[in-house]
Amino acid sequence: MDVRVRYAPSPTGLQHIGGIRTALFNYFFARANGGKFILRVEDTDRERYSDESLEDLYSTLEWLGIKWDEGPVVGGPYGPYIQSERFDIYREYAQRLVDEGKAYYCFCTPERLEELRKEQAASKSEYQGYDRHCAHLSDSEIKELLRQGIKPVIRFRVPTEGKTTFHDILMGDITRRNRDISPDPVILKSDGFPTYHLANVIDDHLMKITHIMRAQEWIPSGPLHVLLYEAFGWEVPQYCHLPMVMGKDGQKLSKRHGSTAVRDFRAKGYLPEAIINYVTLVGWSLDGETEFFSKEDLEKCFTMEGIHKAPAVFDYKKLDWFNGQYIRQADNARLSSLIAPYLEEAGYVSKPLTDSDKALVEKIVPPVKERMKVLSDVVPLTAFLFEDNAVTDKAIYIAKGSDETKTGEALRKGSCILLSGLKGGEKEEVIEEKLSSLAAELGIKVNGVFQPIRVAITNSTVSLPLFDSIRLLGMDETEKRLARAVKLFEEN
RNA sequence: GUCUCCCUCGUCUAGUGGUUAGGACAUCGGGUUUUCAUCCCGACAACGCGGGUUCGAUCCCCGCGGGAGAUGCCA
Repeated sequence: MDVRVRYAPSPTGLQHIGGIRTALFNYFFARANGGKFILRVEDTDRERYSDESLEDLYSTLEWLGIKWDEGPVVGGPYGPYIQSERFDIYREYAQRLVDEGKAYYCFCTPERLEELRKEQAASKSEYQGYDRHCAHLSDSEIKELLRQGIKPVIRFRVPTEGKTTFHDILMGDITRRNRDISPDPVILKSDGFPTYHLANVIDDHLMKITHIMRAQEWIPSGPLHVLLYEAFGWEVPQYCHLPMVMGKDGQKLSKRHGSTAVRDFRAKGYLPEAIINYVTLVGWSLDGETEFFSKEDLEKCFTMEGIHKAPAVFDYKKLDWFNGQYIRQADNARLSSLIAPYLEEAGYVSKPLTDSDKALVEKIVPPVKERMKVLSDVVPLTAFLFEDNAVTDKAIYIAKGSDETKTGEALRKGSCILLSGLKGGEKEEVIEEKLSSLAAELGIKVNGVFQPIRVAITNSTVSLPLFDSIRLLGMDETEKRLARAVKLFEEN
């Protein structure tokens, strides 16, 4: 049997880490088993639906490089793959259950249901859920209510006796007494759209899905879905419920933990390979040792056996580490083009890069590469090139173990050594050597000379390496800034 | 309230009826370095608790505790 799996998001929000992890697991499982990966859009909630979400779904998957074999845009033999376009299918199947007495019309108002829920919650009653008020309406009663123009929902009749079991590849058998299953859930809403339970079961069957990999939050609905499959007389697919992704506090990962939308990570300058690598490792491992995986690796070695059962906390710091690793591995040409937008946005370079901007960006890459955790770090790292906020506090120039006089001296003499050396085409090591000698001469540590020079040139104690900074700044500007610092120490 | 699931360092995890319980991130310390970063080395740090079963349990069983999820005309 060929493996067919699907990712079936609801376009009611931006694609987030948890969702994308589910997509990745499904995608990798399909690839590793020579199966098909299907994308299905579950847009049955028209209240929360948004076009933006749908666009975000496509653009996020594209950015990550996840291609679906069947689904929207690309089509496939079991389409359409957008549930709102399958409207009639669900109505038909729901009606079939009604005709067979396995489901029934319900005319209860949302208000009544709300009231019911409130009462049950207040009384801490053991029984929670719908009271099956409309379960036994007669044909004439139904006719009358329909005549009054009340739009009914269709509810699925859940048995009150017995129990239902489904098998989960990770968890084993999971059994619920039928009386504990949500009593007679709505399967078709009054607007004619199906709820998740109905649409999901019908589509998974019609699309011949073999393995359902979805988040563990669906475990409690498992038995209900089995009951639905049985009501239709369909074979139940294999289940594999994925551990949830949590925030630092152990709650389901959400916005209050930080960014969760993949789009936000992309905007901050995370690389798709870092996201893929790290996110896949949340709740899955190959051997506990290997930690670098390319998408291509995972397409080969992903296994269900490696999926963990317990929920996992999403560690932003570890993602940062992975991202830094991938930035360092990336080739410079690629980094140039990745970095450019951040510099453009900061107003540091012109929007369509001029030739000289381009050359500058290329020169920026090597020194900055070792220092970025995210691509947007390039802005603060190179700000000194584009904004000149001179440091006027002398204390900042003075290194540990030095003093004002010696620092002034280091600046004055150091500038000369540096400038004449550079102009004379001396090697950096030679100039470095001379500056070190100067430090010895002044009786201070090497940094006593380098720090003030660096502060003068980069306007910061924390900066790119001195010679890199000069190369990027240019001789004229370097000379100007050095002179200004020398002057600062000559005052008083 | 009820139901279901889960439980190895702070975090992600490996692992076995007998191991110095392994790796990674984070943290701390050290080295390289003109600062920062990178890189390298090292340290800290875990089997939730209580009963069994067993010569021996982190591992098997039971209970407890803790955590999470579900309980919608949301998915």
